[in-house]
Amino acid sequence: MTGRRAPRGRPRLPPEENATRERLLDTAQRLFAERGFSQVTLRELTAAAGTNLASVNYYFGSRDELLHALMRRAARAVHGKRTQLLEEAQRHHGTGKAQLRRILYALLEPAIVSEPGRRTDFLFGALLARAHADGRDELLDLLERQTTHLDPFAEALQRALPDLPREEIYWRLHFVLNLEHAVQTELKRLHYLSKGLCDIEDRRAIVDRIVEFALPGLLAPPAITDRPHRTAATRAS
Amino acid sequence: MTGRRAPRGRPRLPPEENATRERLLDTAQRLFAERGFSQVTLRELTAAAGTNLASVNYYFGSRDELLHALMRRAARAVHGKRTQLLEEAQRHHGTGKAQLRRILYALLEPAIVSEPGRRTDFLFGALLARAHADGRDELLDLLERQTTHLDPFAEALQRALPDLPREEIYWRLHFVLNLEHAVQTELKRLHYLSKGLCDIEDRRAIVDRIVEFALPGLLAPPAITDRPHRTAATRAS
DNA sequence: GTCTATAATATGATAGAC
DNA sequence: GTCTATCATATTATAGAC
Repeated sequence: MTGRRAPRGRPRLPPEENATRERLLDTAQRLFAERGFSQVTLRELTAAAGTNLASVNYYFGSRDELLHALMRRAARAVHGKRTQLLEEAQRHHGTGKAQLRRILYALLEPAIVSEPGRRTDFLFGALLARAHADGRDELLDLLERQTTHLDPFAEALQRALPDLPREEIYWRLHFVLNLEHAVQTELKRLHYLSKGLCDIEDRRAIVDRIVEFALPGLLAPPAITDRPHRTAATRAS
Repeated sequence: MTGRRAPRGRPRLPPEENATRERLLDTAQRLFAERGFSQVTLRELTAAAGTNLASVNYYFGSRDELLHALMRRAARAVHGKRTQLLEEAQRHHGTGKAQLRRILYALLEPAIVSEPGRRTDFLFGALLARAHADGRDELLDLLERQTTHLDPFAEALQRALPDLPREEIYWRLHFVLNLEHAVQTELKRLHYLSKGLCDIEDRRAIVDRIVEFALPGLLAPPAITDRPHRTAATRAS
């Protein structure tokens, strides 16, 4: 009838704004981000969402399809926010370090710090990390192909750093995006290592630190690439 | 009898050097790193190792204890190698950038690039990432408390960067350690983003790039920390 | 649309023969 | 020490009453 591949007896009425459906997505997003995909069963999830066990299958068809829907929704939100912040940054017509800093915040904040209202957005970074380590290769491949929203960032970086070869631009963009995980991962190790000296609770402050750490690496002149690898072995000999 | 908490009928004879036991560890390490803990069943694991289904329980007591033994072994190998490389670096009595570079390689290479012989070491970074996303919180807490091998690195960085407050040393060390994941994670995104321009296969070359990217951030003067957060919102207004 | 009961399946663990 | 057969359990998915 509908032309969809829905098995049978799937939701008939509203497009995306069903309360139960949204509640399932929100709850799943939080639980998956907190504990990993494999650790959350349908029973826990539906209990936490205040629905019944069958609701996930009713609305999404399967646990995996819920996961996919959730990641698509989260990715869309973060990508949209990044794009919007970059456009605002571009309007400054700034140059040099100040402009680079705006680009970095546009890139990093949306996946890390939540807006008032959209309280679950900032979990996207955590979700991505989960997807990686959970071995959801099909899902990851899907997500990692969605690079179009990053193209304007590469362009913006290239404009701010005209002397850098394009390849170098991409690598540095990759490193900056990876530093995003520094807000999610191994923070406890930092806590223990610094004997409590470092405050690991204030996410905004960590974003500030990441940006200041990354800036000099972005601004550095291109590295000489056509040299033999510097390995521990060769250096030690 | 033995005083161990082994349930009953556990291996009697050699301490750590049983061929089957080691084969199980090696195979599990590879499979877990490749696909995540939750994705590998005992049946797959024992089949790949060429043993029978009961062997994991015989040698380790449970699937989880195998995982713990494996992570302990991998952590010990990587931490030992790091310590050894740092000591070699210290013997140079070098200063400035060159010495910093040696410290960075000592930190990054052991978890990323395998030595001839010890072919599974380099998977430790991947294993750590899996542990994170798989929500093995007890295991992670165990691992993240093992920071003593990093103390000499903090000292070495402090000597090379005497003007940096201790807190800043720890944060930058944290960021460098996090960049390690840039060799494991989201490399395919970089591949798609750069339309194949970036070679994501050569791990040694990526370590070189990470080191050159991180160096300027390490060398930068301490950031002014007592300022209000620079958020996208405040900057846009 | 919601919910209960249950089917179908896969897993970790173990007993006991060899 | 190795292996097979099996248990107990937990999971996703679904049929069908309301």
